[in-house]
Amino acid sequence: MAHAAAHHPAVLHADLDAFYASVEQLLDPALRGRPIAVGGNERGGVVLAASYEAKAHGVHGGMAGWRARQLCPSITFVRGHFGEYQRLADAVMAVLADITPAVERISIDEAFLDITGATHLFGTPREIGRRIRAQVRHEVGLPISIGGARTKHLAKIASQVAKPDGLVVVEPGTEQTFLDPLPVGLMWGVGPVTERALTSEGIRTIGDLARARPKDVERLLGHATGAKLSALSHDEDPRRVSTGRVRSVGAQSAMGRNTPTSQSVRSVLNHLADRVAGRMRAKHRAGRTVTVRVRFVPMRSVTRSLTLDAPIATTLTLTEVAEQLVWQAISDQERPSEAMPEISLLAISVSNLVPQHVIQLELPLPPADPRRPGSATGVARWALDQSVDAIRAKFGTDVVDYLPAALGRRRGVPEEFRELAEHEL
DNA sequence: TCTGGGGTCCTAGGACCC
DNA sequence: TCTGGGGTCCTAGGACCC
Repeated sequence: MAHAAAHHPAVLHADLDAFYASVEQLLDPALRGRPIAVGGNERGGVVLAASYEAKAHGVHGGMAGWRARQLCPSITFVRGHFGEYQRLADAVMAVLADITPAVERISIDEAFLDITGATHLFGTPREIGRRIRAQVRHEVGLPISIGGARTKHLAKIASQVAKPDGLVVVEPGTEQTFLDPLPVGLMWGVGPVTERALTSEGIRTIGDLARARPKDVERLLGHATGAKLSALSHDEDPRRVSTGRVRSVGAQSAMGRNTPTSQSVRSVLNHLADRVAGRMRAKHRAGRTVTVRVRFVPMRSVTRSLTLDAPIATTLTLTEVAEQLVWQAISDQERPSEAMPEISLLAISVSNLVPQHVIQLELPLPPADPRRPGSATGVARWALDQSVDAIRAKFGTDVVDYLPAALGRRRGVPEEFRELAEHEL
């Protein structure tokens, strides 16, 4: 009785158009139809998002503000309304959840839906796509593009082709015809480096890639990337819509240029460790591998990592491990004179995460660490973090702050943006 | 003129185990 | 007489994505 077509796997990819910029134009009608940039300004800073009117001039996210002004003199820079972004994106996700519970949110403004089962209730993928777009437009007021296909990869490409404010469904049986003429750069996993490598071999379209021998592609790009892209070019995508688990938690802080001192390194790491460990505790996770990144002037990054015997989730222990690793990275640097190398960024990330729903005693410190007098035990550290977490839950994040006053001002990015980025998980 | 912040996955060599 | 073979984990670096 069921149609054969109903048994095709069906995936939608829903992607809000120029999300931050569209929200600003929704909130302030005077901005509609005009080139705007969220974040940055004519003197510098980074553009977080550009409206389509600005994109038409070549402006895009990640671009320096001065460059955006150069390309588009009439551009308007606006400050972000980060709370609104979260609220409106959540409202859109609620529309998606009305269609199916099988929603995989991959960033604040983007999600996959497995609608294989929902077609019985709501009709064909095209009909479901139309329904979602209309509902998001009417209930939230934002433009959204949707791609539909049998696989995630193709659904995502279809939504990119649909932009702005469109719907493209790739009907079963037409996949290769759809893919072949498209540029390889549209494929998931092809960035500037891979695209250059492919172009150097005369491979410009997905069809070119599909016709190339997988062996040759693997030799060009490496085993995993080559095999993956060859398969994707033939519309072979094994990925299922699912809610993936978080594998690492991290935070970073850019610092202009800075000659590191024990105090400055310690206070920045304490701040970062507090963010990371606090989020881990909120998710009931602890982790065994601590990785730090140090970016030297000019723009050369190194990482150092250490895997502990037992997982940790306390701010102080994480700070101490990170501190060791950072000084290790700095002292590894070759330098012509006695001078301390300048650094421009510090980052901490914790991986090898495990669930941690009960109190676990942390092994204090790696043997190499010189224990300071008065250093708290694992239990005391855990208790300290618990009380800080509780106070913050009651009175807000700013009440207890590890951030030294010197770093409190002139931060590169609004604090709200950091919190938003955390929520993109 | 001056480059944000949060993630995932892959590679390659070495250590270590059976 | 001379050098197994597979698997896993760790570390450092890099490409890529939003």
